[in-house]
Amino acid sequence: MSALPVVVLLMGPTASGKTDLAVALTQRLPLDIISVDSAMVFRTMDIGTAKPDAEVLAQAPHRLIDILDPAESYSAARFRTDALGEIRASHARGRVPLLVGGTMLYFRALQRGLAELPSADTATRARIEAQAAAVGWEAMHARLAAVDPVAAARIHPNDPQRLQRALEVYELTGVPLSESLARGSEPDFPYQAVELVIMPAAREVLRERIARRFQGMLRAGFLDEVERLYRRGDLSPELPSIRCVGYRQAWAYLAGEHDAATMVERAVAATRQLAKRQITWLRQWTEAERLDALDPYVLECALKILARYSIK
RNA sequence: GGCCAGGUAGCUCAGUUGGUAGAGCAGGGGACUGAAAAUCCCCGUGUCGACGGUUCGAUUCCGCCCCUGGCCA
Repeated sequence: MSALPVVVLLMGPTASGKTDLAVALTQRLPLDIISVDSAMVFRTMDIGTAKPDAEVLAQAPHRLIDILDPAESYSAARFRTDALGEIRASHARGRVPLLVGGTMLYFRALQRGLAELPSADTATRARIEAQAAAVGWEAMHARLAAVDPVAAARIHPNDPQRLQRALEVYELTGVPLSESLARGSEPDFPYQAVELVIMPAAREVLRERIARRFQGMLRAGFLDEVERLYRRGDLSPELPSIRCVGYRQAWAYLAGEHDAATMVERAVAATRQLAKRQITWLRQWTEAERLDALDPYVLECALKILARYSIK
């Protein structure tokens, strides 16, 4: 076994029971929970992101939740920096970091590193946006093809988000995005990762859980939570926070775009689709230990696995 | 009971002047490097309500029946 310090990665689609398992594990072992979740980073977005409640958090503190106002945006790069900091801090306390979440890009960025690229630049993005509004994304794709044919070949003309990013990187650095990516990244992940994936064996079970959980969120006051955001006046549906599953649909409902039944239907469908994408990502972690969310002995299974890495 | 409008993909519907049909949504698969709970790509056979009739051929025309709305009794 390697001499590198251990970190535990607990991954799974939404509504798979990650948080419950993580909290249970912290009660048995000296683990520090570090959230890997692009939605839980937002303050005041508690119910819809399925954040653990105050009592649970008091018992099992989560790092990297409630670190941003919903008007701000986060990024995979910032997550990586933040997470590495938290991992170091945890080890310094003589404990073991337990990274839990469903944002698979963050897990990958953490483990494999990111290329050296400029961070998002509001002014540049606005300029590209304006150009696209004038000439269309098809034409923007052609422009990218002229300066970065490799990236253009990989990015579909209908994918404005990636087109914008590729154009932004070129504008900011004068170097094609594809070139910077090809240069690779310094992984800089000097840890031994114990990878765990938890989800129900049957997709149908996950679907039921998702529907039931959304009903529970509504009962817990989810709409009031969104209405508070809606009434702030400084937020909009273009923000990463308001684009989160559930929030986006509730926002449209509050704006009078559709009725409550439609909102529920769309929110639940969007959550299912999120789960599907997460599951697609998860198939990449071929070495991970798979845990069945429905197994009454999941906790014991997880403990047994962790014991192998002498976490105790 | 009468009249009218419908019964087509899991859902909402389009369509075929007769040659067995296609969109959106849902669903499935995939991509993914500073927005990622985001942004995209690919995937459409279903007794065209049932039964008869006309026809070389009916989901399409005709008849009858069943079901669902609406109106009138």
